[in-house]
Amino acid sequence: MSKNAKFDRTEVIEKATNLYWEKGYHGTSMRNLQTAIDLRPGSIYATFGSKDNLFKEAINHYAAQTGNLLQDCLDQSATPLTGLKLFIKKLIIDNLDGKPSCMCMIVKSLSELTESDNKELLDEVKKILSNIENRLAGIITDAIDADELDQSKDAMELASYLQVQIIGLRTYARLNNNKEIVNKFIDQIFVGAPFH
Amino acid sequence: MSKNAKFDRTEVIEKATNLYWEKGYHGTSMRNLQTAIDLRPGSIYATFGSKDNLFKEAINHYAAQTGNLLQDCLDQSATPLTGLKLFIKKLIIDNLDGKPSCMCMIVKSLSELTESDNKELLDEVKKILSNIENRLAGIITDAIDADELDQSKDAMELASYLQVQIIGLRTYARLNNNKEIVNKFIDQIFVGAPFH
DNA sequence: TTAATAATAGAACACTCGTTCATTATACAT
DNA sequence: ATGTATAATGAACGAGTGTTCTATTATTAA
Repeated sequence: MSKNAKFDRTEVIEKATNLYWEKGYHGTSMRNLQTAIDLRPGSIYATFGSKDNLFKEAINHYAAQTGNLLQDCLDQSATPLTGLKLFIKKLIIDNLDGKPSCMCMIVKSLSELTESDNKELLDEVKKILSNIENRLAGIITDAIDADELDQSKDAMELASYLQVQIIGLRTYARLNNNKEIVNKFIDQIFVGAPFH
Repeated sequence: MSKNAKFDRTEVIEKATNLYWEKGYHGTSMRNLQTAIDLRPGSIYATFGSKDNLFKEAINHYAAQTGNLLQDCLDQSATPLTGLKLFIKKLIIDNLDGKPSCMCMIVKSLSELTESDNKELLDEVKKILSNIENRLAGIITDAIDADELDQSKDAMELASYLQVQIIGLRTYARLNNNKEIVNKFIDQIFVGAPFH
């Protein structure tokens, strides 16, 4: 009766994600995207509706990807905290080269979007970061339940602390891409206050 | 023989800084700037040359302002480390409301500018952050010399650590503007590893 | 083979971008 | 008061923005 799209939707979103990740929302033009994903405006707008909506799909794709990495790390680790630590190391050390940016795309977006000009996208970004925090808190709760952390610990507080550390390290890595010192700082996250 | 500019150059830079700080480099248009600083294109371009150059002056103004705050905090504190801690508290807690952004303008710029599209500005930003790190290292060296920290400490490493913490906290504050927890985290910077 | 349907291409739209420039206004030296 | 140098104005430029739309192409059911 009709014909199907000849491009792979997921592949297109992946390419769009990488461009947005590198250049940011404002720094990426629809013309940039057209060439990067090799689609003409008609197809893009028929499929995604708008630049904003494509960005929304891109950043959610990025978040899902990151969530998968976290789950993989937990699955291949003996305890919640060692899984968490592996995740942070993979996220920061392994992402230093070859990726669109060593920084977190979600944090980059949190940084550039404004309440006045991009409220809807900003809310989406905050929602995603809040979900991540809850996910981290859940893992920390698992660690408490498994006696890997003592019961006096506040899971939400430690999750906040982890977010601060990850954000700080990934951003700092853009300035000073030094694997040795980043590695050292990651180890220290789990030994000092507030973890012990 | 001629007439002098009737606007105050510093005042104009201040207004430009606040707009760039809030909206970022790409999010701020020359039209936005024209209305914010109340100057027509001719005057702006005669005075500052280009959008890029105005941004450069703005971010250096921001850095100088932040440097002054740091110096004030050191001057009114008994020791280097207490001065540093006061600085961080003022920077983060007091900046939560009323400022164009609770995030650091320099970090926002580091986040949005790219090697491919804005190399010159990005290099300026990295230079500024590197200067800040050296400044922090100097203060930590003072702390070591004053026996506030023991001599085994590596000033540059602690300075990096401080940068990570400040970047992480200020960015996190945009997500979760919670003075109590931010305050707690600031206190913890100086009690856990790698400081003690 | 034909008719129906949807995907695609790419020209074009209205608008905004950073920037330039001819003009007008202003202030000081003579 | 007048001439001169400079500051300020704001219309205008070409290029780029996000988006729309029509014509074309491709696919599948009948």
